[in-house]
Formats: sequence, C-alpha cells, structure tokens
Amino acid sequence: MPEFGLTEPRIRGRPRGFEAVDAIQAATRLFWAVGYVAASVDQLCKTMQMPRATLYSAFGGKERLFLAAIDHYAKTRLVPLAAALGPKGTLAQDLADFFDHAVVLATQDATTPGCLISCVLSDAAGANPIFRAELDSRYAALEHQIAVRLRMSQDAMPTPPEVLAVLLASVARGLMLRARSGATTANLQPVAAAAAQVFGQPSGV
Amino acid sequence: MPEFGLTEPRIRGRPRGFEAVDAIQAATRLFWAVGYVAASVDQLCKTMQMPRATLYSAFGGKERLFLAAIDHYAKTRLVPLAAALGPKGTLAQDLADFFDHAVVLATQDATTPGCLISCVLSDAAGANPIFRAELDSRYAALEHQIAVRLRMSQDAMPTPPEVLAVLLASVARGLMLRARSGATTANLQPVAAAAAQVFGQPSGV
DNA sequence: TAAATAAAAGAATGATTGTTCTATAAATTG
DNA sequence: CAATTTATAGAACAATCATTCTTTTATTTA
Repeated sequence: MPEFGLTEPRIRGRPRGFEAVDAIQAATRLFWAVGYVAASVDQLCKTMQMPRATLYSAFGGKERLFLAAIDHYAKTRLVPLAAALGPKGTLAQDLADFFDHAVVLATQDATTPGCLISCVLSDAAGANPIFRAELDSRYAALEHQIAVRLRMSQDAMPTPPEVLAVLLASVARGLMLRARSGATTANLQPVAAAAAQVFGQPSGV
Repeated sequence: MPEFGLTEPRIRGRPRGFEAVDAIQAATRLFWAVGYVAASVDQLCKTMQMPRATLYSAFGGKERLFLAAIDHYAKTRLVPLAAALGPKGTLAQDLADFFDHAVVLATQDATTPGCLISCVLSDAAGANPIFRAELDSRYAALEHQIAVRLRMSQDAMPTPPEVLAVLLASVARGLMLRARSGATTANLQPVAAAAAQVFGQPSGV
C-alpha cells in the first residue's frame, strides 16, 4: 500500500515541475472556495500546476487529496487557532483571542469564506462515511484542546469542561458559517467579543 | 417568466402521477442527506417519482428545485424552531426549548444529520452567488426573530440584542454542525442545556 | 555513455452530468 | 366527438466527470 503525500523527496527520475507546498495549498484553497464535489480534478490539476497522472500518483485520487487538504488546513490554520487558547492570560482574554482568531480566519479572504471543515467537509460528510469520520475526529480534537484549557482555569464550573468545550467550539463554528454567507470581519468581531465576555466571566458557567 | 412551484393546481390536461408535497419533501431529504452537487437529477427524479421533463417543467431545473427545497425546509422545520422562542416562559426557559429543538431537528433522523441550510447550503454558497444570498437572508431572518424575542426580555443587556442574536444563532448552527459529524441527541442535549443556562441568566450578557 | 527511474503531456476511457427533445397517454373544454 | 392541454416515458444531447493509459522527457546511477 503506497503512502501518498508530498513529504518524501524523490531522488531518481525526472524532477517535479511543481512546488509541493504550493500544490497542496492551491488544492486546499479550491476545495475551500467551491466545495468538495464542485471542485473538479481538471480544476485541481490546473491550480496545482500538475498533470492528472501526477495528481493520482502523488495523492491517490480526489478523495485522498481532499483528506490531505484537510490535514494541511488543520496544520496551517487550526493549530494557530487553538494556540490562541494559550494559556497566556485570563480565560476571558484567551477566549477573546480564540474567537477573534476564528473570525479572522473565516473572513480574511473573500474567495474562501468560512471554514474548510465546517462548511465544506460537513457537506461532504453526508454522502461519505470516511468524511464523516474525519469530520468527527477533527471536531473532537478541537474540543479536547478547549477542554484542556478550561481545566486550567481556576474557576469552579457548574458545567463539566467536556460539555462546555463542545459549546465553545459550537460558537466558533457558528461564526464560520455566518462568514460563509458573506458576513465581514467587522460584522462578526462584536459577536466574537460578546462570546468571550459571556463565557469568560468567572463562574459564569 | 413562469412561476415554478407546486402551489397552483393544474385543471386541464393529464393529471400528475405524484403527490406534490411528497415530491418536494423527497427532494428536500435527498439534498439534506448528500448535498446539493452530489444529489443528481437522476436520483431526484427517482425519489420524487416523476420524469425528468416534469421536474423541469414544474421546478425549472436543479438550482430552482434546491431553492424550493430550502423554502420547504424553512417552512416545515425552521418555523417550528423559531416558534420555540415563544415568548412562552422566561428567556431562560424559551432558550432551553429553542436549543433543545435545534438538537432534535439535527439528530432525529440519522439519514439527514445536521441542517440543510447550515451544512448543505453553506457549502453550495461557495460556488454560487445566488445560494450565498439565500444563505445570508435565511440567516438574517432567524437572527431577526431572536432579536425580537430578546427585546421582550426585561433584563438590561450590556450587549445589543442584534449582536447577541447572531451569537445565539451561531450556537444553534454550531450544534447542527456537530450533529452532521454523527453526534447524537444524547450527546448534544447537555450542550444545549448549558447554552440555555449561560444565555438565560438575568443580565448575564 | 547506457540503463533505470520517475514525471510531464495529453489522449482515451466509460460513466455520469444537467438539460432538452419526441412521441404517447390521459384528462378537460367546446 | 374533436380539439386542446398537460403529464408521462424515455431517448438523445453535448458536456463534464474521475480515472487510467501511452508516449515522451528529464534526471540519476552504474
């Protein structure tokens, strides 16, 4: 079973005519912009600047390329987002950073509004059990990181951290969805601030 | 310009071989289950039990059928959801009803997890400006209803109702997304309860 | 320099896409 | 009953889909 991806550099044979990181980034952006099914292999090859055969030999097809794009998105976009949780300051401050970061991620580029996972993978999850499992594990991973951060807080919480973590993640995902409909950074930043204020007040939850 | 839909009953000519409301309901369920692009006209005709020509003459094509499905979904699913806001009891009670209703809507049928608007239309909105405008107006409509309910509350709120309404709607949408990944009613009901508790406490926000 | 290796380029694949067309069937109207 | 109207059934359409193939080109190794 071949390992697909762009990690191992090839030594022998004709060298590749494309930049590995540029290619996966371009694929990620196309999926993000138009969705999984709507992004054709033709379009993908064009934006990735590689022939079809190379896409298949390097990534194993459209489905696995999409999973690679999800992974690239998580590493480059969600890791920084989760890092905003710190802990660097108070829970309220860290949550403010977190929600604000989410808004910026979802609104900073009008050609890719919203979130690749919450707006695109969530649709694809309907028809494909592999994608549904991927969606579930990506969601669980973020919630776990939030729960860890919550447990660091000194506040005694009536709500279990695991439950509160799902709620906080849901707020962030809801903001992503609103960005998909065209809401701007300016539209959503007050909402993010309100969320941080609600959930950040000591013993509030 | 012809008006598409199934509202006007045809008098002359051969009678239709399908039930109007069943047909649009079946289309709604297929879009909901697999997504807009993944739902083919072939599949739609089968589940709607009508020939292709009829689908085109009655609905004007796939895109307009999808918009009709969105409208049917809004009327049959979102109207009851918004009705949970009341006002019937305290804000806390009404919000508890609202979030719980959202969870049930998103989890009650495993073949159609999540929300047609938040999980399917939000993906389609990426490639189609008409769908993006539709998404925006559907989102705005719910937020408006929430804002109206908030203004009925006696509590003095530091956060403007319009902003808080977007936040509350975002929570509901985030719950829909989590259901899309396979989360069950039991998984999400505690989260819905926590949300109601947070946002329902007097002057909390 | 010759053999081996791997990508590039693009044709070819068969299946499926959304849409439209033709011919037939079933109802109402005059 | 004849004319009109509308739906049905299914063929036909060109376009596009994801995938695989062949041939050529560029590089490394021996």
